[in-house]
Amino acid sequence: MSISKTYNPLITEEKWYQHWMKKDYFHAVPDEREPFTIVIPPPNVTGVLHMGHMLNNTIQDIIIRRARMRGYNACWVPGTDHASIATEAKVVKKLSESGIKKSDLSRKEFLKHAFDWKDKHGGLILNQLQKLGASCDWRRTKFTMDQDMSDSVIKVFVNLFNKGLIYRGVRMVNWDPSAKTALSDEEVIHKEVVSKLYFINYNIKDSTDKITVATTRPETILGDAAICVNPNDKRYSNLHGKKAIIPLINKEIPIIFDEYVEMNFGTGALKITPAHDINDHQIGDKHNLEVIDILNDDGTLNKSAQLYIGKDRFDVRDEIAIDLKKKGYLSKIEEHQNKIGFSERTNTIIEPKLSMQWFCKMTDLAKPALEHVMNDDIKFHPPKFKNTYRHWMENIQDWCVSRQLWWGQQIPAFFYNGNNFVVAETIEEALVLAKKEIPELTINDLRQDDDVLDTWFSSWIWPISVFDGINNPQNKEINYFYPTNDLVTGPDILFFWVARMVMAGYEFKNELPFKNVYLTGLVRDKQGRKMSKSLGNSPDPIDLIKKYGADGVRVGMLLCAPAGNDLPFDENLCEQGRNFSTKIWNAFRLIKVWEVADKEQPESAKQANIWFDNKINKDISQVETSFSKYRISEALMSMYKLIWDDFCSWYLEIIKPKYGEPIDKKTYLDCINYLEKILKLLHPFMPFLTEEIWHLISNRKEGEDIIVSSWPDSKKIDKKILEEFDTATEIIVGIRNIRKEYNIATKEQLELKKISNNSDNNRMTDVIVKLGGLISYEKITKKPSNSYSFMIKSNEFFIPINDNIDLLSEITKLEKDLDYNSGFLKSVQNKLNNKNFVKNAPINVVENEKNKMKDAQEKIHILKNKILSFQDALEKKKES
RNA sequence: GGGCGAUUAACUCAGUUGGUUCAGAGUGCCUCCUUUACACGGAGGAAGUCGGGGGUUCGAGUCCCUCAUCGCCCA
Repeated sequence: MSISKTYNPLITEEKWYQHWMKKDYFHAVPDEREPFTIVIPPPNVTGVLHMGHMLNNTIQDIIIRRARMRGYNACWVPGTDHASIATEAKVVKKLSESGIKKSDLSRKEFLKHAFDWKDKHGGLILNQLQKLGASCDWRRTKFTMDQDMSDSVIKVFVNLFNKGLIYRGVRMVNWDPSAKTALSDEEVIHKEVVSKLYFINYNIKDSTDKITVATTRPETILGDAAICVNPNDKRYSNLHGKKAIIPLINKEIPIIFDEYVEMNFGTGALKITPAHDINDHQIGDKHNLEVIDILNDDGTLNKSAQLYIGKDRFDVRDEIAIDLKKKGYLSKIEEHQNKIGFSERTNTIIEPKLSMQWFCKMTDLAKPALEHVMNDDIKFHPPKFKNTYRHWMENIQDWCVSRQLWWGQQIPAFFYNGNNFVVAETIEEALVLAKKEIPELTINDLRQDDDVLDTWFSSWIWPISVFDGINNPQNKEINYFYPTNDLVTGPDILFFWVARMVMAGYEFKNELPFKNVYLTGLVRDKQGRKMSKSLGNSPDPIDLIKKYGADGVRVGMLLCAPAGNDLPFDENLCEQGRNFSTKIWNAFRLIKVWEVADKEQPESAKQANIWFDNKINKDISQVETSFSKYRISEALMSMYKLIWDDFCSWYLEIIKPKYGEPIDKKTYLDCINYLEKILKLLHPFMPFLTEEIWHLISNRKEGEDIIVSSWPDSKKIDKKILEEFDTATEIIVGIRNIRKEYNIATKEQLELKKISNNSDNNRMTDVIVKLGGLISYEKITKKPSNSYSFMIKSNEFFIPINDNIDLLSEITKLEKDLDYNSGFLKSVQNKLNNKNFVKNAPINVVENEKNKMKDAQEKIHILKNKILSFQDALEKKKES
């Protein structure tokens, strides 16, 4: 049976994923083994797989597969989150396409539509993960709005409220006028934009003076409560006790003095609009100013504005500028760069707005969360993120947890008799509480808060709630799988999610949620832009998988993914991954066609086996080190080189029998053993290819699959044999160089002669003969007359030839070599002549320099002799 | 404005407490090769003033200061 020259991933990948699923290898139940747990950062239920997910989940899969092979009870819990704003927007849009307005529906009806939508589209991203090979425990798939998950969220809210950590109050919040909801600080993205700075003149009451104010938001003058100047500003010292008049509406407002105002910015006079700016609000509080809210929830102006009522804030900005200009109040407009907040989900410009919301107090929660990260109970990889984390934790603000939406867990606060409320898990319990105040209340007198909770208020308990650890705190699963081991995510949600999970872990379990946090970089395109749907610069991962195979794409992603660094993604990397698959495939193909015979093992193969055994062991321990530092791409690169260079280019070439001849049994069995070991080590990175070849090597027993095979341990290494092999490769390369330089065909067999100038005991002679294409290899003591030569360490090698060699070019080459070595010797001698160096440097360093000097001197001596003898030959040639 | 990090080959990155031939890897590039595992390949090669400047030291890619550029976080 002939095997295809290239590996075909498509059929293979489908086949093995089905097989793994059928065997239930991904499912974990508590047993006597040590657990190894990862919870997936739940992707947004509206989402499709993007390159960030690819990277992230590839890494998680590598970690979990390796853990499984190392004998842990590996459990990777998948799931999605409900993404309040994004999903609600999607559902609203879909409804409006079929002519249904959200306002026409009851909350219950709307939720029905939303759940229908989720059932239809919500599983997409998880299916895509399967194509990537993700070995998640799908039977544990969770969704943040599942009944038990929601129950957990409600429990947590009530618990925190009863501890006094949740409160309700009017605060300045980030208002998204398009989603008509409040957002937390973390959901606001500040971007630098070019705006206009409007200079507006206010008349002064009972005076001909004017005061000019610079603002980027002229429409808000309708909500002004004062004008503020710095008390040290001499320009305005005459305005004490005066009043300014707001243009167009002719309202009198006081002129106040506060050092908060920067004298250099704008005109040094600041309009104060307490309802629409967080800083203004603080000044307003301090000076007891009136708060005039001129905006509706949708960003249009309300009655309090007096003018432009019902018009959008940005339309009004243009209109009011025109009206102010007409009436002579607008003195000029300048371009101005400033930062503006945008909604993370809807990209609408955020409006600071006073609003009644629910908040979670963060100061106490942050304390242990900060401490346990700083003392490395929870380790960050790379550790540089500890700084960012600390900075945020030390400046933490209370968390606005209410959202004016329906898609989410409805806040379990129940109002009665106006603004009185109780907080309880159910309305029945709420009634009991409320009755303590007013005994005659009935259920119908209670009205539940309309708002839902922030999605992150669900996700922050994810590592606990997926094991039902909130509802049943001592259940078997939570006790077994929690705390989890590793969390893999991007630094962009360090605060949104990671920090809050740490807080939740200590608050609700009194224990860390995970031991290690691996922060990946962001996937960018070649131009360095973040990959995003709106830019359309992200390749479709599923297309990539079709083109290069899941294994190829996994390798491609990892090749450019050092921890914490952004990765400029390039499709070429997937190509490299695919080429690697093909390379391994062909190595297997070579081995597969060998006929095995009972015959003596050649010496070269014997030595190659000893060497490769040691080489694998060396690399296994290297891979262990890389993994322990979460340098996954480094671990992969070790494997890449072990397979491509050491296994294929060296090992297989040495043991390969002549065409048509069989291989001896001993070598063959060793070779298979090494191949199997390599496949195991590679399995976490390239699960499909390795499983396929594993089964093609021999007929495996039921359940004898590579995914559940045991990870190879590293054994002690014989360093000497590795060194000897390295020397052998240097000699082979020397021979190849001569061939190349003098155009000697590979087929032409050569003699190699060696003069040993230092003792060398190399067991690799037969290896050199084979790969050097030699007919003989012998030690001599006298230089042969007509030969090409090269040096390795201080040993001389000669390849005799029949033709005469070009003496002059040989001399030039040797002189170049001599120059280099003389220079090198000089620098070493300089060092050794420096008394301070000899006095201060450690003994071993000095010894080393001495050795270097000796080697160089010896080499120079040989080179000089060689040059002399060539020169002699040249003279003789001339004479004759 | 405050903080953090980065700058090493054409590209993406390693480089541990300052000291072995330490200036490295992968890709790309150049040359040669269609040799019976693989051209998605083989063999070989070139390539860097370690961002600039200063300092500490016998010795600096590595430590300190400073400047420049870029990125991220926060306000």
